[in-house]
Amino acid sequence: MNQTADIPTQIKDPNLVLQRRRQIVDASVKLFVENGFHKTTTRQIARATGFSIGSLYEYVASKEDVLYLVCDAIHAEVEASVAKILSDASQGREALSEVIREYLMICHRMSDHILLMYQVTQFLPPQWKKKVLENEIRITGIFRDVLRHAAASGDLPMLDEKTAELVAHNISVLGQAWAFRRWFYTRNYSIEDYIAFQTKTIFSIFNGQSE
Amino acid sequence: MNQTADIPTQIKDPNLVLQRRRQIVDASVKLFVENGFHKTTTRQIARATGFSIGSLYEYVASKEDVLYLVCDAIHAEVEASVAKILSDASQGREALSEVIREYLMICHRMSDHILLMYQVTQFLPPQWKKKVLENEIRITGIFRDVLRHAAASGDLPMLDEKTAELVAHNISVLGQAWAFRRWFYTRNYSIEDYIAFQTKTIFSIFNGQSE
DNA sequence: GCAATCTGATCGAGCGCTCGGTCAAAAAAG
DNA sequence: CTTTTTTGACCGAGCGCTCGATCAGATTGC
Repeated sequence: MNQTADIPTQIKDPNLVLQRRRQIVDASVKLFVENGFHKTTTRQIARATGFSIGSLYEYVASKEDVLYLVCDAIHAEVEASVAKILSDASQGREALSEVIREYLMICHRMSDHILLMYQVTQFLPPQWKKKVLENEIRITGIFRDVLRHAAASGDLPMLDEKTAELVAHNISVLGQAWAFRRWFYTRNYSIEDYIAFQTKTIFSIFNGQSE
Repeated sequence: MNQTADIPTQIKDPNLVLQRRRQIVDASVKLFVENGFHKTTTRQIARATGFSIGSLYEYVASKEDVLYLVCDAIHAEVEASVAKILSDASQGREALSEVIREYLMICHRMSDHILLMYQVTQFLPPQWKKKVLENEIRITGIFRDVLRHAAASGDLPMLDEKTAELVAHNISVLGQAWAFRRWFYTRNYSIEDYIAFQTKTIFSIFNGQSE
């Protein structure tokens, strides 16, 4: 699950690696959100983390490694949050609206991070970029599964596979849109307004479905 | 309208400036789309444009200037396309579905450019960044107006202002999503599939409205 | 012949990353 | 228990290089 293991290190003690990398990620997220990836220097990262440039490179082989650690951590947090919803969720219609609500709340809470992810994915080496995109698909897949289950339990009309997948993507995208367009939305709407509207929009897809 | 005038140059002949900058933009768009803004060097830009690094800096004071010229050009193209739709469009329901279709086709045709704009806005100096965001709002405003007109002509249920604006944003966002998630969508869907689905989604919002 | 335009060698700040070295603490030896 | 040796986390000056930007001189066109 956690990709951290893929990144080589000079340090022998695995627990220390985990702890230090957590420090690195915490410091870097903050710096990247504030100044962007390119304007952040490795020295800044080291300083903010609380050790020297040399030590930084004991735990990481390149600046891109840091970027990947950051992306991985953000995804892990989003996914953990979404997974938590699922374990608590009810069945059928209820489950869907709860998942939508909680997902949009996550996007609200983590809008800085979501924005960062989008700005930054392009700078990852190809194989890691691929993993980030796979994470994206996996989260969308969760929504698709909720739709499937609700349909299977007869609580919502069955959508064909392809349509269900598009609905799932719409949920993902409209959550991220709250982060992208925060500068506009927050002038006119609360997150509750937004949740109410998008929930209604998603459910209205089902209304015309049985015709 | 065209912001080109804002950017200082050493060259006396304004027509030459226009022509050369067009060359610069054409070459740069290609390079930026392929390699991104940061990985593209000023030397590459000069070479691709067909003159020396020195000459480039006769027409432009910085690399950021090039970026702004590029954004401005893309912006102009999108705007021209959207404006063209409006002049051709019918009334009421028809107008809405036509506008959705054409807008999504623009997003399809210009997906590289839309992706580029999003990746690159963050590197613009604040006042130019602001202009890009204003443009974003203006395009969304066009959709809102189409919704208003359709409602006024009685062909669609009236939405309150705030809801109409959210619907308009959804159209904008879902168009851009086709560009962002092209890597996934194109594996499973044609742009026609996508248009059909999103059109249905938007219209279904109106179905539950009169209740 | 003089402006206007173009050229490309040259500059130098800034950055990612390296590598020889230090030192505290653990392990081994006596 | 004391001394010696080994270990490995931590350090930071500095290397190598990139790349945006400059400018003095060459070329062109009127």
